[in-house]
Amino acid sequence: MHSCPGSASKSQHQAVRDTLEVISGKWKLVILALLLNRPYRFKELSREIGISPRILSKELQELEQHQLVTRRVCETRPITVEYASSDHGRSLLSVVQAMSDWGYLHHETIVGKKRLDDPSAQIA
Amino acid sequence: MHSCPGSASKSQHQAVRDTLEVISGKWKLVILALLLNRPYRFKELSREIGISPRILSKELQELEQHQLVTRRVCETRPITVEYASSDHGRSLLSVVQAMSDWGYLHHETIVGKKRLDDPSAQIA
DNA sequence: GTAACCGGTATCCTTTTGGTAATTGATAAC
DNA sequence: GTTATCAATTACCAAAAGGATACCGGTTAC
Repeated sequence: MHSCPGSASKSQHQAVRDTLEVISGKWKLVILALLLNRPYRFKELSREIGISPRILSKELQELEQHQLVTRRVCETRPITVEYASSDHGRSLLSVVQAMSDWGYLHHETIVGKKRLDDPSAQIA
Repeated sequence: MHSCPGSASKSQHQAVRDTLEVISGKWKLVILALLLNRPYRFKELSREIGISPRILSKELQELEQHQLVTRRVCETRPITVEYASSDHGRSLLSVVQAMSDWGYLHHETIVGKKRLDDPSAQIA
């Protein structure tokens, strides 16, 4: 099931590392998950996921450098900028899908644990 | 294809965030990718992926807290400790699989870009 | 003029992450 | 006694990641 336990998967963990290098961090996959549905404008993204403009700008630049998203300036009033997933970005769909599926299934578990660990959790 | 563009996926990106909260960082998925094949001992993991004992210990503890891996002390001489994926950990197989598949496919692209960005790359 | 919207930067700061090296305690080999 | 292995842990430190806030230049509405 899990590919191969020996030689053919020369180093599966290396492949995972390679992928992580591109989508590392707290935001890239979250942004991509949105852009896989439809294009978003800068402020729209910022509001939707609650990320500061500085970070968002940086993340989008990195996604652009890796050719995962495209940036298009729209000559509207006022000017808006539209970000969209590229074909290359869409090739990450299975990763995003797998992660959101898992997140849905284990939401309770994760949130539950968060509460247990959370020092701000009150024992009324 | 990508679930749903409107209401039913209340917030796919939230699910992605939930998942990221558990498997974030440079190492957790790499470790898990190995443990999905077979159990590993501490030093074995350390050597295989080239990670310092301090970090490895911390990562394994976090994975254990999230019930993704199990820890078993073996009464050998000297004592060894065996880490293995739990059932819950195996539920991340599709995520690991998706990421390693993507990594394989785009290895050249990633490594290529790394070289371009790398300041230590010499222009002889 | 003033205010608001847009995309984005600049500045400052805190937190997290990751790494090295040394050490510990138990056990065994020499 | 010395050295080695194993599984960590500790102390220290550097770098990266992330966040808050203010600000900029351009445009439109009032």
